[in-house]
Amino acid sequence: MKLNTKSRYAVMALADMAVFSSDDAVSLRDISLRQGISLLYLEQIFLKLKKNNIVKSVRGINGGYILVKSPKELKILDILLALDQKVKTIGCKKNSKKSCNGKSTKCITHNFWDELDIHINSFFESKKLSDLLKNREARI
Amino acid sequence: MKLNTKSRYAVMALADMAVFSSDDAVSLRDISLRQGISLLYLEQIFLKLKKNNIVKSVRGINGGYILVKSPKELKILDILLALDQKVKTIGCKKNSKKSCNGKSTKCITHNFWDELDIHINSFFESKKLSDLLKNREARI
DNA sequence: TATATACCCGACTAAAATAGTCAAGTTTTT
DNA sequence: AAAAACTTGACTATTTTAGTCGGGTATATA
Ligand code: FES
Ligand code: FES
Repeated sequence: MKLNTKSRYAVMALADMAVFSSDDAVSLRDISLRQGISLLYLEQIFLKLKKNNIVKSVRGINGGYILVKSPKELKILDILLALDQKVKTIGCKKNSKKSCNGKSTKCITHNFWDELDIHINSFFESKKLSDLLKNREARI
Repeated sequence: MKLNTKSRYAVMALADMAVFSSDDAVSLRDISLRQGISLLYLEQIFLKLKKNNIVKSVRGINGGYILVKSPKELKILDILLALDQKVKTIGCKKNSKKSCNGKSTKCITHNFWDELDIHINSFFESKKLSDLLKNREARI
């Protein structure tokens, strides 16, 4: 019942960007040093963030990444979706006719997991990146 | 972001028991046939449920398992805990001094995952096994 | 224009978790 | 006695995870 590390690091890295935001791009090297995340891993993560239009890149010296939206507007859900981290606690394929145990009708628990998915998704939908920066003590 | 199959099957099997409850014990063989779950797998699952006092066993012919609490009183959270399925979306060890990225202070996202854990846990805490049986159409 | 910096991208891999199975019991009812 | 059903630990194939590696390309600045 855990998100994968790519998603967790993505949220962490973007929060870092929000804190150290300026007009300049933020380099992965800086994020790596500040947050203790492997640079090579960050590259992989930001590739996906870029493809999903969460950040845009600036190449060359003094390059880096820039948030496309402001932290106030960036939903955590969008970050997770960019990393293929679906909130899907349900066992069966969502649009498949087959149930999770191979029967033809939905299993007895299906509706329950469905409710749970909605419950979690609405949390990620409501939270913005800026919400992570509130009330933080010296925690960078 | 998925529960493991043992937890999901545990909920399914217990829901099955709740539906077919009687004064008699319900055998794993029957649950296996009705829900399409491997008998050998069910045995493993019910071992844990028994250890955690969710069910009690009756040995011998006409034996099986009986719910310790009524479905109205049995929290889904208790089932998940019995299967070691902790709701812990957070990256770091909860009581460790170390943060998820090896630094000495809590990372920038820590409070956020903490909030999420509470959000999900309260869902499982509020839901009872009997809640799964409501509004079910012919779904056994 | 050379060069250092930083993004770009696919492929690869070791380790861990998962989803089971198997074997060899014990207990109790009929 | 025999059959049904629970008990338990060990074992394994598959999949997922969490990264690393190698070899690019673009661009600012000296
Ligand atoms: S979870 Fe969808 S059929 Fe079981
Ligand atoms: S999640 Fe706890 S320190 Fe990062």
